[in-house]
Amino acid sequence: MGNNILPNLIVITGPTATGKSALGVQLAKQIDGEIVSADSMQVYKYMDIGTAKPTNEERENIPHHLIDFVHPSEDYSVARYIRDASDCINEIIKRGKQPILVGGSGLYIDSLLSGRSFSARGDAGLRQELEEEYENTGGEVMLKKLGSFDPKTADKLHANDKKRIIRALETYLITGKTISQHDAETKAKPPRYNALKYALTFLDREKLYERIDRRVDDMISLGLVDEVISLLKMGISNKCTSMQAIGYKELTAVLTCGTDIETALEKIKMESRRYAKRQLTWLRRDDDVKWIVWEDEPDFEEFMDCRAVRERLAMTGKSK
RNA sequence: GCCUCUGUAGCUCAGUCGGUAGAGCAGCGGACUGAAAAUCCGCGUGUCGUUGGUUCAAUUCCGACCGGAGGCA
Repeated sequence: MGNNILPNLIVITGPTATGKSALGVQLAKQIDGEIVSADSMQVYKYMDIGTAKPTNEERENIPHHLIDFVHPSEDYSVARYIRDASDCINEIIKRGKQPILVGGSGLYIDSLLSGRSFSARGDAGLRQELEEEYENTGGEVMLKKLGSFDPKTADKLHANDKKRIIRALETYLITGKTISQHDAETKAKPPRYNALKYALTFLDREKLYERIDRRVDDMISLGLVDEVISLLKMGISNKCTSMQAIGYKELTAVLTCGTDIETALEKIKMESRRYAKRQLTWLRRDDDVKWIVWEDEPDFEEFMDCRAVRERLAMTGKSK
């Protein structure tokens, strides 16, 4: 049962290319809302086409937040997102508007809703040291080392899971607390919001994939290649988090390593499909999600016709 | 028209000296706590072109046919 003391937050999520942005805007118009993006790549400036940011026209004068405010050379993260998003949502509520969280970055959304916080991050030096150690000694040894003080985490991780092993080691070395301890503590915290969570998807996987493929073609005709060229001209390194975004990394390879463009396009489509698949896996384990399943095209009327949607929106007291 | 090669998983191909087959990629499933559009793990999904013959047994050997590639004319 929802805690009435917590602020109501409507969440629209789902895999890429399922109509989240458009639906969010329509809904915002109906219930006097503002959009808070939950997208790890739309935060970056100068990356408009490839991240499928809604255009000014598509935004229909509805305020959109947490888009376009980080320089691509800067590394953004979940921890920052939680701070930025909770501040932003508070402001919206103060203004008497209904915040609507829209986006597909599952970790960002879950972390924000759950009340979790993150332990300190290691400085670059320590992380590099650990990475070198991992390269030299191998995952098994590192995992054993982790197991000597945090067997719980070591049990859960695979020796090849370099990123997580290093993070676990780093957390302990810096804070003196194991990541499993931290995890348990942070999990015990109450949620930040009374969330109404909707996930959009298509009945047939095929349909979803077709839309993704088509959208990649559209991005190219909208000038994605030029967008990547200008990022490279700005000197954005391919090591940056921003340049790990699907589409950007593949086109960078075309422009700097001479990979052929047709192959790159296929790769972008394939990676986008896989990304959507991972998003679905993430969402499927979430029992709180209310699924909205499109048979054909995304349809706002259909969404508003859902009894579950009407009932739950009534709870927000914002329906016009 | 003749000759040679070739047809095995969605794709590229390996293999079986005759005992119904396996790699890579794709695909599917899962995980996920300061990189998450990232990262990691697991799983073969098959009329072995078709059809006759030999054989206890044929994807494997032989013949015919069909499809593909190359060569000679």
